[in-house]
Amino acid sequence: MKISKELLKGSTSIMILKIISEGDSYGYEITQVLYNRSNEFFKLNEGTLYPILHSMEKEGYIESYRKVSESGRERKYYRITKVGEKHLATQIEEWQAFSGTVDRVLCGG
Amino acid sequence: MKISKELLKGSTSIMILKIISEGDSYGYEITQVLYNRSNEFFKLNEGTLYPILHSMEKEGYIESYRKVSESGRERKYYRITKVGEKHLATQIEEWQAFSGTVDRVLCGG
DNA sequence: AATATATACATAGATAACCAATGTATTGCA
DNA sequence: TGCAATACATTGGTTATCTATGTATATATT
Repeated sequence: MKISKELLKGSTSIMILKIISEGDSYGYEITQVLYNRSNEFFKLNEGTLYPILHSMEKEGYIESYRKVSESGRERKYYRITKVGEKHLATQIEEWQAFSGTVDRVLCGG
Repeated sequence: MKISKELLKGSTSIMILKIISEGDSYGYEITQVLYNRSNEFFKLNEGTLYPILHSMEKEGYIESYRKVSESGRERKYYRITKVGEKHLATQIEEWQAFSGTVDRVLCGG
């Protein structure tokens, strides 16, 4: 099934932050994790991913550092900050309240 | 709790169509129903509502007719079409798949 | 009678999320 | 050698929603 791109709006950055919160990660890996865990629903574009990462770093939700992996490639890793953890908790609550409310409207009362 | 406006994107037109599907309605009333049924979460702006109604009429999901109510005011009522009913069913399925997937990502696996 | 509030529809311009397309560079495989 | 996957990044475009504004009528208040 094809998911309307519009529905994605707003939820993408929450999911990215959640994935980073589970363990330091880097851009490309985040898209893979999201793709797999969503059963191939969410295929992040680079044009979506990188601006969000940069923005979250600017907001202080994540921090980056460069590291050379075993494979010899240098990657830009991100780790979540204390502020980011609080933000994530708030955002998840917000998501749950939102989706629950939409459900109520769509189920007729 | 304040809901991020971004999360709303894409779900608004589904909810509007659902409300019309339950019985012919008009712009102002739709905002009231949505506001009440969502426990004051969703306060539709006119700048959001009317373009969506016009667009859905153009797509053939709804039809409009003018009627004078008991109060003496003329209103523009909308009724859902057969095409609109099919569209609504599809959209609701899509919403459920989408929100279920976000839940899975946010719950860690 | 005058004023404010709710009802009712509509449009214009701004913001921002996301995507498509493009660019650069490395690694691994056929 | 060439292609696919890995890895990061930016530009320009689309579109959903919001804010602000405009018009007009009905009802309640003063």
